[in-house]
Amino acid sequence: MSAGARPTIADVARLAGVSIKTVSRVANNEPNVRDGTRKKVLEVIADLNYLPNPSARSLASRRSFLIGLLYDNPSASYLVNIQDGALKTSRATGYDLIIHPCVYKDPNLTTELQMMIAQSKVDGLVLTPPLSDMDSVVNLLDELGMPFVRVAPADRSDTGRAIYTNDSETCAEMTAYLHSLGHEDIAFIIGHPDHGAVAQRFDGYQAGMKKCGLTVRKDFIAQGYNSFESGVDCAKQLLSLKRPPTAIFASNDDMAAGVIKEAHDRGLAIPGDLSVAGFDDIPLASYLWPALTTVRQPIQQMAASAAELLLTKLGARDDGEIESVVKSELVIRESTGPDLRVSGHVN
Amino acid sequence: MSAGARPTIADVARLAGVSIKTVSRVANNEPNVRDGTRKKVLEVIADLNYLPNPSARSLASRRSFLIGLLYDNPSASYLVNIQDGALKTSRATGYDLIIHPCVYKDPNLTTELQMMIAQSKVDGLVLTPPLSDMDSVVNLLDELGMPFVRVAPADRSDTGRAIYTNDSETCAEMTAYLHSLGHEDIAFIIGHPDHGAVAQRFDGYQAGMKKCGLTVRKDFIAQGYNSFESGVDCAKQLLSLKRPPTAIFASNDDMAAGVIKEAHDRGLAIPGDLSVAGFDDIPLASYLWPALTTVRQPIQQMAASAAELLLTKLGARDDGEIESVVKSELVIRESTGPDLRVSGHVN
DNA sequence: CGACCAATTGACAACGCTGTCATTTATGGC
DNA sequence: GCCATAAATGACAGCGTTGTCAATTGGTCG
Repeated sequence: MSAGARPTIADVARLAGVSIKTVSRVANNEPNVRDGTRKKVLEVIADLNYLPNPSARSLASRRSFLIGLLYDNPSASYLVNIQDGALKTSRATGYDLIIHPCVYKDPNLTTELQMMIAQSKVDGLVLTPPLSDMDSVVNLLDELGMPFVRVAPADRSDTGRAIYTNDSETCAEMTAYLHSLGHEDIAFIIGHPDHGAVAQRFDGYQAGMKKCGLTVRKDFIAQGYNSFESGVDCAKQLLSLKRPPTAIFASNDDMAAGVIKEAHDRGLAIPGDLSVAGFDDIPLASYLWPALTTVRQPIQQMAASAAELLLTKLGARDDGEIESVVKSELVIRESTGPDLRVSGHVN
Repeated sequence: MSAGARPTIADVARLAGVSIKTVSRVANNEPNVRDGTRKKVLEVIADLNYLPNPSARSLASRRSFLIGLLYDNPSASYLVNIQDGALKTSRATGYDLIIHPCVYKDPNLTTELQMMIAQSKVDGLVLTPPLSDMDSVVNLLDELGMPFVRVAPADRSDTGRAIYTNDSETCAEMTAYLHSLGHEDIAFIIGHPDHGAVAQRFDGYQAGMKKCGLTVRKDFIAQGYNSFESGVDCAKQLLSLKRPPTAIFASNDDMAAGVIKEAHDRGLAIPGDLSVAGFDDIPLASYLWPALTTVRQPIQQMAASAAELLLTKLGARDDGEIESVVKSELVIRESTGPDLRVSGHVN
């Protein structure tokens, strides 16, 4: 079955009775080929099962048909969704994806990136948080003239080069939802300050509190770092207050999981004694007991859109109209319930 | 800073006063270059910051310096560990990694793989479960003459082309550990039958039971499918027995998480009323309440070894001696404890 | 010192494609 | 039917490496 050497463009040209260049045009879907000719060539291509040699293509055209995905060790499910989304569109467009983990705090990051870019010769890059928030990276890429798209940057002014979700609005919604359950003492756990988008969720919380006519108490705000452990720490801090909150809204699910763990350890019933909400809707959210109320972030779609946008920039896709904002939505599960401490509010 | 066009091998040759071919030899670390010459060339290379053009290299040498990672939507953390491991060694050897999700049940899988191989021209492949267990895939690759390495295949006879862990032994250990806590009614949840290695954990359980002098009761064996939901289902089945088990050992953590969830819903205390153990040590395991006793599988290292093995086959690495078995180990956390129902056994 | 052999080096032709530009073939207007 | 113009096609020179093989160099031995 392994039919000897694979056919080259010359084979196709010979059999189709046209020049190599014409086959090239057909293979690249270029204009200025008569329909009849195109059809004949396509037939031979299908017949021979011809696929252009990517190395030769790259060498001649100075494009690698590779796009790179830069990330710094995010949560596993976040990463996988990002990858799936990016892969979906890139594959569909004939591009392959090179994944490249980095350490955003590495002082040599830019040097390392420059090396990586020179070595694998990607045609463009997709940046994910926290790299999408780093000026040093953005500037480097601009200097190098390397096309890129940012996923969920905090800075929303870089229009046309970024895809984000409505973090802030959804956090306001979640806050309002907690209030609608009767909660007034709603604490918030801020995310990692280097992760712009996550950190910004705090704004949504504040806006939500304001809209509900609640005041943001300073002691109800804890600074987390996106990790489960930091969630535990923040929960310890918040639940040790002489008047602890009746609801805790964490900027991400991992921290919310930490809160749940700490609450269990203290013998608090959820949501009886404490309501907990998170953000992201990672798989873990539904595995927790009780299942976590959270916000579903369309990560995969963000990545897909980011890749689309990038490929459009690279001229690999025709159309325009890529929505730069994809919407998140509340997912109500079991970890939130009425505030039983405030008598008046309950049914 | 973006110093114009990047230098080519010809530039290096000119400046070093040698032929292009000699530079090529130095760049590829080939023998038969006088030390003095080599040194001079290396200097110029460092000076110019020369990096060979991968496309040209690939075209001329018929190697892509790319290896592919094939997987079918495993758990996120499994995948991420696999990727990290594979990336670590491949990058270090100058290879890039192309990730390729597949659907192992897809009837067109082999065709699709063949396309993918032809398109991206990878030099070799790393297969992860359940693809590492599929004869159709293995045969296809053999026919195509495509080098590959299998991660954790059930079949251990394919020596030199596979990396695995001691699943079975560790499962026997875990079973013995549960017995040492006083448990005799130890149930087991079998993993997905298509995932060879996971399914084989059952053997370890059986061996462990035998070694402890316990008989395997048929009604204590449930068939799961690796998912959280199937864990819930199996737990329902096992806990509804008129004489339910005092410990449940699930073939993976996701299913164990399902068991914990169901136990909570039934008001069972863990580990007071029921001990639960899993396998994999995914991050979730420590986030659960109570934290899950499980088996830590060195996934990352398996992938790293697999990549090493593959790269050795490709002639990209010199050394030999890659351990084909990497060891798993028990991680005792809070979800397992003494069997309180059997009076005699407890302190 | 000269022959002889191995180690070192280089010339040159691929590798399979795309870009450029010249050439050929249709199309339209009168 | 003829010319001007546009569309379609092809010839050919790279793209930046590596493989092959011939040429050169250095070293050894008698």
